[in-house]
This record gives sequence, structure tokens and C-alpha cells, in this order.
Amino acid sequence: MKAATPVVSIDIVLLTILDGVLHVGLTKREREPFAGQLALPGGRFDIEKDSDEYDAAVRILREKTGVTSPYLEQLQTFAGANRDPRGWTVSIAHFAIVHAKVADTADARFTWRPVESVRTLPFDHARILQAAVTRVRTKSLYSSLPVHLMPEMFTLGQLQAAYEVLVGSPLDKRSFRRRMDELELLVEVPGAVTTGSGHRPAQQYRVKDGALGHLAVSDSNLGRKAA
Amino acid sequence: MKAATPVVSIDIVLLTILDGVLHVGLTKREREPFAGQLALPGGRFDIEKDSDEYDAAVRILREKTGVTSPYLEQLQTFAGANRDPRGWTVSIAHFAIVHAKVADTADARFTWRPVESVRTLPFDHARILQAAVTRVRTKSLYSSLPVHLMPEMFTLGQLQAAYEVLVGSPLDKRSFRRRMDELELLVEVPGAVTTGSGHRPAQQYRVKDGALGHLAVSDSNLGRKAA
DNA sequence: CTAATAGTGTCTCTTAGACACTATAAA
DNA sequence: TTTATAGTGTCTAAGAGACACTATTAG
Repeated sequence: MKAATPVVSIDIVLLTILDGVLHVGLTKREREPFAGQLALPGGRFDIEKDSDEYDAAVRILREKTGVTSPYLEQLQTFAGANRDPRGWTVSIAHFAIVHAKVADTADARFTWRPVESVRTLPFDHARILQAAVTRVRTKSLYSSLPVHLMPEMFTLGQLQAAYEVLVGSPLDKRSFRRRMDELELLVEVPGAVTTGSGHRPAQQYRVKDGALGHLAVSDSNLGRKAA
Repeated sequence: MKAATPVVSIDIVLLTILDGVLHVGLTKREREPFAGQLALPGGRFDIEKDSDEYDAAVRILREKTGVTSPYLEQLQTFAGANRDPRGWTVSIAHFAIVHAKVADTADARFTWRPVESVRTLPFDHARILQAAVTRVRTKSLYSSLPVHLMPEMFTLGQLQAAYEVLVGSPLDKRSFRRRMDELELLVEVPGAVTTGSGHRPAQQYRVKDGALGHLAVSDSNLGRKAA
């Protein structure tokens, strides 16, 4: 343990919504410490392959989970002597968001767990998860981040449901639609309408070309109902 | 160059306001590469002394600059193959804010430069500086971050001037004062009044006990005048 | 008296939140 | 006909921005 420089790794908090509940993707650890336990997917830099930390995060996410996320962002770096029993370590934490369809394609090694049901995790992964969830909830209040939870086509009702899961409270339907309209982020898919649902069909939307990648931001409170 | 794990360091963007202009603190590099050039102060972890990355940043800031900042925050981690000619490196960037009086106490090795006049810096330090300035400006719009640029006692006029430097545009005096009032962050210092200034004296204020350390946040736009 | 900053209220406009009914399809 | 969701307009209240004058001190 006399390495002059600590070991650096990347850990990824992968989030999605399944059955209306926020889930986090976990992998079973193959090695000690904590072998066999569920933990955040992570890995080391490959200084041959990775040109920067974003590259590395994309590669690690793909290799460990089979998922390619359209939304991947650096969260925060956690470093210290007490987070890993092997000694001083550094973790550059990221978070990623995928929609349920992509979530289904994840590896078998991979498990989705409702965020609320995850009590303990190895290392300081519970703290990292906590930080990621807080960040996602906060960003959902003032940005279009939740559209990344949507498949290519979706209805406004589905999108509102995603916002509600992330924000954690019900939103006013008309205020929500007004806001989405003002963001000018979505376009109707002509003729595409949900069907076979036993009620009035809904117009489907997709994200405007080029509008994804940078988040649309607004000052609004999304028509969140008061407590 | 075959280290399996990259070298990790901490770099710090230290900011203050001197003569009404935002300045960054730079140190002359003693070693290659870029020996003799001005760069952001930085250093390596000391896994004996530092218990986490915040600890390390505090220590490095103190050792390299002689400054102890009441405000120090992790900014972002920059990693990659092309940021340092020696190979793959990782820098956990932080930013710190001090008021002008503290700035004066900095080491002789240490130089303050107007942010706008800094064109090039070694490594990717120009990019790190850019990111820090952007973060500080953004946070100034909706939080009380600029009070950390103030000495213990200060007038509302001085505080407004600091906000204006960070935000980059003039603020409406009455809207600004109303906002400060609503934040309930400041208290008058009884009897303390500026004097000898050739004009009406001003009430001095200090930050309320315990109110520092977490930023007061508001949704307002600070009475910023429209462009 | 002049110069320079401190300090103080009100109006208006924008924006967010609250609210209820009709429309449409499947069973 | 029932059930379930889609879709649509307006009012109101709160908050932010804009605005002009008096007060006080040093020189």
C-alpha cells in the first residue's frame, strides 16, 4: 500500500424508470472485496483506449452493462482513504439515463433495483447513488432532462408521468403542456397515434432534430402542485 | 509511460476581486514541464495526510498560496491523454473564493492576474479556468456566493459591486436591496458606519451567524437590468 | 455649495399555478 | 353505456424589474 498515487476508477449510476418507479442498474461484483454483492458498475481507465474521462465512462458503461446511453454526465469525484478497504482510492462518478426499452437490452449480469429499495451498497456507493438521484431530481425541475427517459416516440402523458416520477410529486396537466409547448423541444409525429388502449388515442411526439444533446432549460416549476 | 493507473492531482482556481475586476491567482511553476510559466496552483494527494479530496484541496491551497479560503468547492474532474505532455493524467479541479484582504496575504510566489487578461496557460488550465468562471458567474445569479468575496464587515454598496463584477452587468439598487433583505442573510453591525469618504456614510453589515457555509439560494434574477 | 454615495416605495407586467369540462376509443 | 385517458382556456396571485428623489458627509 505504498503507491504514491492512488488508484482511479470510474463508477456509473445508471437510471431508468420501470413500472413507474425509478430504478438503478447494479452488477454483481466478481472479485474481492465484496465479491458477489451488487454494486454500481465501474472500471479502470484504459490509457491505451480512452482519450478522456468521458470516453472511458462510455466504454465502461458499454462493457459492463451492454447499454449505450444517450445521456451521460460527470457527477462528482469521490476520493479518500476510507471508501475502499484496500486503501486510498479515487472514483470519478458519472450518471446515465436510459429509457425502459434500452434497459431491457442490458446484460444478464445486470440487475435493476428500485432506488428506494436499495439500502446498502459496497464502498461508498450508497452515497454516490444518493448524489446522483439528487442531481437528477434537481435538474428535472428546471430542464428537459427527463425526455432522455423516453423512447423515440412518446405521448405527452407518458412524458408527464416520467417527470412526476423524477420530481416526486404530481404535476398540473395543463401547466405541464404549456411549458413543453414553450420549450419548443418536441414535434408531433404526423399520424402517429396510440391505439388499442380502450380510451381516446394520444398524439405521439418525438424530440426535435438537434434539440437533444443540450438540455432545454427553463425557470419554471413545471406546474408542480403545492404540498 | 506504462503506469497502469494515471497520475492524479488537484488543481485550484482561486478567485478574488481586486480594483473592481475579477482576478485569478497563479503560481510560477518550479519544474518541467512548463517550468517558469504561470499556472494554476496544484499538487498531488498525500495519502498519509489527506483523508479525502476536500482535505487535500484545503492543504494544497494553503501550502501553495498561503491562503485559507472559507469557500472551496469541487468543480469538475479533467482527465485524458492530451492534457499533459507526460501522458495520461487526472486533475480534480476545485475553485475557491477569497476577499481582497486575504488576497493580499498570499505568498510572494503568488501572482494575481485579471481573468480577462489571461490568454494562455499550461496544460488545459485555460479550460479549467474557463469552467470555474462560468460556474461562479452562474451561481452568482441565484445564490449568495458573492458574499464570500466580502471581508467581515461591508456595505451593501460594496456587496452590490461584487455581484456586478461576477454577473457582468449592472444591477438595480432597490431590487438588489430588496432581495438581500428577503434572503435574511445579513445583519446590520450596530453603530458601524463608513466614514471619511466625502459623502453620506453607509451602514455596515456582516453575515448572520451560521448563515455562511451553505449558500442562500433564490430564484430571482437579482434585479439585473435588461440588455 | 458641490460632489459623491446612501437610502427609500410603488407601480406594472410577466409568469406560474389553479381549476373543469368535452372528446374519443375499446370493451 | 361505461371506463379511461387526451386535449383544451382563463383567471388570479406573486414576484421581478423599472423608475426618481431626498439624505448625509467631506472638502
